[in-house]
Amino acid sequence: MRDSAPDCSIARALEIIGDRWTILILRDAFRGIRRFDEFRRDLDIARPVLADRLRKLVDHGILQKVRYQDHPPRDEYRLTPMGRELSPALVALMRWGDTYLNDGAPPTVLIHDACGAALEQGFWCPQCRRTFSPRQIASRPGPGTSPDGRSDPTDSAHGGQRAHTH
Amino acid sequence: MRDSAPDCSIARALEIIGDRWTILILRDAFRGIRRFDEFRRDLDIARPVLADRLRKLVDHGILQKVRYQDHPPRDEYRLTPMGRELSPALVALMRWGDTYLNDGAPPTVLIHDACGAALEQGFWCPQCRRTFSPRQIASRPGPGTSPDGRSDPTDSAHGGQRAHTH
DNA sequence: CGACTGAGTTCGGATTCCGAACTAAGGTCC
DNA sequence: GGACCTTAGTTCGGAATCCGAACTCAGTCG
Repeated sequence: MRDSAPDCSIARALEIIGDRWTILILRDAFRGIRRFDEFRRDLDIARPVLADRLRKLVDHGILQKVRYQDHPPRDEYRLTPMGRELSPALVALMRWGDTYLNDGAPPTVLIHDACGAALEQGFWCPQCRRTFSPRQIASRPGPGTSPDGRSDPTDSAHGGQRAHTH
Repeated sequence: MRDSAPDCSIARALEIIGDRWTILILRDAFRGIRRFDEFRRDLDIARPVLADRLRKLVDHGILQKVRYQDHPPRDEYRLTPMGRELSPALVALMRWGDTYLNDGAPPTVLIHDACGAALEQGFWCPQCRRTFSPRQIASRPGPGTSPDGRSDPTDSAHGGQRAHTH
C-alpha cells in the first residue's frame, strides 16, 4: 500500500493484520497454539513467512515472546491483551463463514456455560436494552468520508441507527 | 494457499476476502461507494486489481452488479445480503483499530438514533439478557481442532463461557 | 466529427511471496 | 564423544502477484 498512514482504522488495522497468514496465525493463537513449529505444522506455512509474520505481530504488540524453558532456551508466542481484543473480528469472520460457506454443516456456536443458551454476537443498545442484527445496521457502519450521506436504497428495512464520530 | 477446502470457516472466509484490497473495497461498499471509478479513486488502486477483486466478489455472491442506467449501460456494485452480513467483522476491525492504532484520536462510535446511546458490539446471552465483553470470551472463540483443551493461563479472568460445536 | 466518460483489458517491469535447503544451539542416547 | 534429534530460525532463487501506463470499447455531448 502506498499510503502508510491512512486515516481509516480499518486500513490501519489491515496494514498490520491484513494478510491471510497473519489472520490464520491469530486464529491458531486463539486456539491455544503458541510455538513456532506448532504454527508451522498446523498451518503448513513456509518457515520464512511464519518467522516474518510472528516478528511483525510481536513488533506491533499483538503477540509477545515468553520464555517457557531455559535449558534449551525456548520462547513461545502468546496473545497480548491487544491481541485478545481481536477476537470479535475473528469470531465475526467465523460466523460469517459458518453461515455462508459451510455447505450445510452445522455452524459453530458459542454456548454460555452459565445457562446453556447460544450467545449471539451483535450490536447492543445499553439504554434500550436490546440487540440489533447486523442486517439492521449494516448499511452505515461508520461515518467514513462519504461526503454526501447519499442514502442506500437497500437500506429501507433497517431500524434507524446511524453512525457518528464521537 | 495450497489447501483449497479447509475445514475451518475462518480459512474459507479468508480465501474469499482475505486480501487487503478486498476488505478495503468492502469497507468502501459499506460507506456507499458503488461504481468502478469511485472505488478506484477512493482507494487509489490499480484498475486491473480492482476489476479482478470486484469480479471475485460478484462471483462469490458478496456484491452484485446492478444496472443503474440504460443509456450508456452502466452497472454498479452493491452489497448482497451475504455481503452485508460481513459488517460485524468490519466493525470489529474498525473498533480494534480505533482502540489500538488511533494515536489518541477519538474513536468512531455507533449511535442508536432512537435513543442516542452508543451501541456496543459484543456477545449477548438472550436468556440471561446481558452482554459479555470480548475480553471475557476472548480465550476460547471456538472449539477449533486443538485436541487437548489445554487451558490458557491468561484465561483466569474470564467469565465462564465456552464454545461448543452445535 | 471529435472529445469525453465510465468501465474495463493488455502488457511488461518491479515487488513480494514462498518453498527447499541450510544454519545454529542445545539436548539425548548409547 | 559422536550420531542424531528438536526447535527456531535465515538464505536464496524461482514463481506469483502487483501495479502503472497505455490501449480498447461503447455510448454521449457539443
